[in-house]
Amino acid sequence: MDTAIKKLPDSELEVMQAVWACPVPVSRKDIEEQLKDTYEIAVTTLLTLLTRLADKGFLQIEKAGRSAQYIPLISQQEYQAAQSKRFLDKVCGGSLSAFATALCDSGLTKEDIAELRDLLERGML
Amino acid sequence: MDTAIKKLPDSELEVMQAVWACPVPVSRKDIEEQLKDTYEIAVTTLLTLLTRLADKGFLQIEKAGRSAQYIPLISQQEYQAAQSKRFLDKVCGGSLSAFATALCDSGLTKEDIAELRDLLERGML
DNA sequence: AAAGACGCTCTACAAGTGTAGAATAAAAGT
DNA sequence: ACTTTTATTCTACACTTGTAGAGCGTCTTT
Repeated sequence: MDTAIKKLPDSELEVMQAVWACPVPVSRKDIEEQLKDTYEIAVTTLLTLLTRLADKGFLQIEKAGRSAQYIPLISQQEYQAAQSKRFLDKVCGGSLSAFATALCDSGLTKEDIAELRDLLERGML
Repeated sequence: MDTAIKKLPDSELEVMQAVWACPVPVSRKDIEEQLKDTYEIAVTTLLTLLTRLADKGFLQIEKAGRSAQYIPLISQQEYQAAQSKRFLDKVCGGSLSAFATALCDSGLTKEDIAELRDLLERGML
């Protein structure tokens, strides 16, 4: 369909994660601050990515004079849920057992797995 | 690093999934057979994708006369494990609780979650 | 051995992604 | 008002991805 949440390319996701980490409304400075340890890019690059994210419906650009504010239109939770589904379907072929095996082989410790099981139990309620 | 398993683009993954589904060594015909219900593409397109997969180290092309055989060099399990890790890190920021929430919100039923918990318990051993 | 069928590689091209300089517009300082 | 600073948009370009036709060898069949 058309309302489906698109998968973001790496660099756009990186920026979107930074946006989600800031209290709304978000300024470009906020985003730069968030990114500075993880992802070094030129200011114009960042702005290009923000424009593309807006084109894709991930955020809204509210401009005031020389500056602008960026408002996320899709929540991190929504995105993560959509991508989880996508991952299970496309990468694991919809198989829960393949998925479980993948998780166990992915470098998670026994403790991580135990914690995940626990979290899933709570989330189930 | 350099030995890390790369994330495949959608079309290449589609083909790779078909390769994994066939007994080794795999012929182009086998792959076409596997794909025919899911992914309609021109033969040359398929061959292009196979070449790209070989370039990326995902498979080896063994040619014999006019024909060729395709041998996977990375297993489906390895790929799934690598991508699970990638997903947890990049999409969920390494947070197990975000990951658990995402799974619960992704359309999985209570039963699915219960089954997944069960599978994780077994896999843990 | 010539003709046809078959299978692969080369070439191609549009759209998407990663990256950023040049140009432009607006606010602030003098 | 003029200059400097600052924030954004335009333009640009290389690389990747999705897709497939044209061309070129290689079997097969007369």
